[in-house]
Amino acid sequence: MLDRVTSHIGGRVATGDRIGVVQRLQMLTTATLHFSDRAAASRGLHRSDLQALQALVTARTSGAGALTPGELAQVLVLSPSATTTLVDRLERAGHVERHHDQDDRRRISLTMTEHAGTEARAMFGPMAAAMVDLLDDFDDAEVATISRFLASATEVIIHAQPGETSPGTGG
Amino acid sequence: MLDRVTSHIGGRVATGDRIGVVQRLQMLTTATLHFSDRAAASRGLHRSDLQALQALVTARTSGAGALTPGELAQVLVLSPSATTTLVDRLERAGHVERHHDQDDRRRISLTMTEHAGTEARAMFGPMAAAMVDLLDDFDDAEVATISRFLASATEVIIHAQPGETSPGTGG
DNA sequence: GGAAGAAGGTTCGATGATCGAAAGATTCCA
DNA sequence: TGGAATCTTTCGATCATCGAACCTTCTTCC
Repeated sequence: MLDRVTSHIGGRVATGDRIGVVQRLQMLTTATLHFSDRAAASRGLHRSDLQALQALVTARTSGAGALTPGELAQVLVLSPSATTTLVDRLERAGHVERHHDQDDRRRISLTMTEHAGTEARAMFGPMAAAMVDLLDDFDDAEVATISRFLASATEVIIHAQPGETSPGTGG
Repeated sequence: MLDRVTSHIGGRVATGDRIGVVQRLQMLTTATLHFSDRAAASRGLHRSDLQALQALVTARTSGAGALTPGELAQVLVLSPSATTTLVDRLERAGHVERHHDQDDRRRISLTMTEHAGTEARAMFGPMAAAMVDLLDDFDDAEVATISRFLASATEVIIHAQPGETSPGTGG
């Protein structure tokens, strides 16, 4: 993308460096996508399976506790039926367990097994370690800058609406 | 140098901020993935279609010129047969054209249509603009830092091997 | 207390992206 | 010229995903 949009974006002039950042971001995303596929394939899983495990880990880490299939479907932007199939798969592989909620027996709470945790750590640990390692080349101020950028960029992407002409992009 | 001990990842010592960067990176990737899906869906395309168009644009921009189906398959990590189906789809949608290579008539060169370029710009332009916009909050030195980080991180992810247990990563 | 409605998950049939193997077409090398 | 190599496509099969209908459980209201 961004073939030659270089000059005017959003009515203001952007320097090449800033365009470069967007391109690098794109490359990073592509690389991450491929890494996920490799990681999943190395364990006989699918991309969605990995995303699901990630969502479960995130939910647990962030204190939200166990997810239900419905919540998982929302996070993954997946249909309820597809989510059932996915959970079946993960359960069969021993990564996840279904437990009936005691308060509301319609609900199912999904809990990760130890096995899944071990696998996840094996898959992503080395990469995370390498990532932390490379951050040694940056001082604290720089790390803070990077962190701030990543947070902002995530916000932008979450709220970005594809297909709409953005105000100021002026065609 | 490594006095700031906070937690261990893959047997390595890291400060909390650095762990946070890895997490933010993960969130960014997830957000980007969802954005891609939204963008694709808004145009009746699939994720792979979008990746393919992206690859074609990148190839053209980087001076590599037109790709062949085989090269595209390599970039997308897709089987040759799946790539044929994908190119069929894109051709049918008017995004891509097949041209026989004049030098080697076994080869097919894939060229994007004007239509595809317009669509791509409509899909990603606003997001790219917003991204450039947010970079206005960073001075040139900071942008350089971010750029350097993204480049390094991409390298790390490209070469990361999932599934290996880090054998005394201690280094 | 009982019935109607709402909410959460699962099952079923259909669609279609992807794969592996083999075939078709073209080029390179001896 | 003949055979191996390369590039792409076709064919049959697999499986993730979807939408709609269904079952169970909870909530509301009379």
